[in-house]
Amino acid sequence: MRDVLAEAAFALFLERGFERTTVDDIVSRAGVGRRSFFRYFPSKEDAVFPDHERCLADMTAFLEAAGDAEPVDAVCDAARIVLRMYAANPEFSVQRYRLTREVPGLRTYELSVVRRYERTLAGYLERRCDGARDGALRAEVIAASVVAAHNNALRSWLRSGGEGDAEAAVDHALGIVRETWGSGAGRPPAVPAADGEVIVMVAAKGAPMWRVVQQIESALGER
Amino acid sequence: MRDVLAEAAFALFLERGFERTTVDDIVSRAGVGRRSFFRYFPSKEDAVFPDHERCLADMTAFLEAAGDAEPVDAVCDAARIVLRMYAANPEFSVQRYRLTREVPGLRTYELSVVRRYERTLAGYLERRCDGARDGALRAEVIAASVVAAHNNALRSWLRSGGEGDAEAAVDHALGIVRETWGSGAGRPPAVPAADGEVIVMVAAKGAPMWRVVQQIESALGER
DNA sequence: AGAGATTATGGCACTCAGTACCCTCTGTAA
DNA sequence: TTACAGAGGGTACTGAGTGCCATAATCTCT
Repeated sequence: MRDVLAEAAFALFLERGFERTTVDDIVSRAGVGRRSFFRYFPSKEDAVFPDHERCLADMTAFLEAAGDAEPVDAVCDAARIVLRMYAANPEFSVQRYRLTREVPGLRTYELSVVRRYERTLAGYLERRCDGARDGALRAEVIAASVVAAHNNALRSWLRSGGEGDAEAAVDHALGIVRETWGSGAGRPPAVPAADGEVIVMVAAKGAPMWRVVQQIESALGER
Repeated sequence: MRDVLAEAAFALFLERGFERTTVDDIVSRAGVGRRSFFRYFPSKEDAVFPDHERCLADMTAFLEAAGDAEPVDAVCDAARIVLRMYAANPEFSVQRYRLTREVPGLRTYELSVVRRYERTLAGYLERRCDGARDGALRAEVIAASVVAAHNNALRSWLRSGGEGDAEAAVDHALGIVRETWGSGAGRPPAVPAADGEVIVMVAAKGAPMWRVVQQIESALGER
C-alpha cells in the first residue's frame, strides 16, 4: 500500500508537477482513502523520498557494526550506502533529482534528510574521537566534508542522466576527503612502529599544507 | 512595520510556542491586517529570521569585493559576518536558538538558510578555482567545512547562553579549517620563492596525514 | 467455529497557512 | 479638483495536515 501510494504520487508529480498535484489526486489514483495517505507519509514531500528512512537505518546499523575500523574510512563507506540506494534505480533517481531541483519545497525537504545523514556520521565520529581535542568540532567538519563530497559526485552523476560510473565518481570525491582528514581524525592512533623506513621531505617555507600532503602521498605512492 | 510584526511574532512564539501561535494572533497583537503579514514575510518561519536576507546580501557583497585575497581566508572572513550578526544581539540569538531547537519546522527552515550561505561561499570558491582540477568539488567541500566549523562554534556559544567570546571560538574553529585546506584550495598558487629556508621532516612510514600536517605546523610555529 | 480484541482503513469535520482579488485610504502631481 | 500610485486591509478560497469515530479485516484464545 505504501508502494502503491508512492508510485501513484510520483507518477502524478511527473505529469502535473508537485505543487499542482493534491493529496486527493494521489489517493484517488491509488484508489485509497485520503486519510490513509497521511498514515504512511507524514507529509506530501515524504512520498517523494520513500526509501530514505530505511537507508538511514541501514547507515546507523552499518556504523554500529563498524567496530574499530579507521573512523574516516568508516564514514566514507557509510556514505556509499546512500549512493548505492540511488544507483539501484537510476531512472527513478534521475527523475526525482529533476523534480527536486525545480520544487523549492522538495529542495528544503531534501536538506533535512541530508542533515540527518550528516548528524549520523558526525555522531559516530564524535563517539570515536571521544575526549580528543576539538573532537566534536572535528567530527562535524569531517562529516560535513564527507557529505559534501558524496553529494557533489552524486549530483553530477544525476545531472548526467545516470550515465557513467557513479561509484567511481564518489570514490574519487571521497578520496580527496580521506587524503585530507586522513586517519588522524579524532583520537590520533599512536604512530605505528616503523620498520626503519622514513620519509625525508623538503618543502619551501610557506608552501600550502595541501600541497605538502599531496607531495608526501605521491612520494609514498611511488615507492 | 516589518519590525513591529517581527517583534510581535517573536514575543508570541516565546509565550505560546511557534506552532500554537497563528498568524492571526500575530497580526492582532501588532494591530495590523492579516494580509499585511504576508506582504512582509512570505511565511510564518521568515518572521523568526528577519535579518538573514540582509546578512546574505552583505556576504555576497563582501565576497565580490574580496578581490584576490587568499580564497579560504576570504570565505572564513565571510562566515564571520554571520557570526557578528548573531553576536550583535546575544539575548535575541540565544532565545531564537532555543526556539529553533524545539520546532522541527524552524530547524528545517534554518537549514535552507544555511544552505544559501554555503552555496554563496561555494560559488565564490568555484570562481576562484576556475579550471583547477576538481575545482567545483573542492569548492563545495571547503564551503561545507567552513560552514560546519562556524556553526559548531556558534552553536556552542548559543548553548552556553551567549557567555564567553564567540569571536574567539569561531576563530579557533575556522583555524582548523584553514590549517587543513590552507592556501592550496583550488588553483594552487606557485610555491612562493623561498628565502632559502627549508623544512626537513622525518616521519614514520604510515603516519597519518593529519599528524604530519600538525608536526609541520608546530615546527613552523616554533621557529 | 465463534466471541472478543486488535489492527488497518475510510470518512468527516476542523484548523490554519498561504493566495487571489478587490477595496479603501493617503499622499502627490497636474 | 481629478488622476494616479502605492501601502494597507478585508473576504473568500484552496489545500495540507489532524483528531475523532465508524467500519472492515485479521488475529487470538477457548
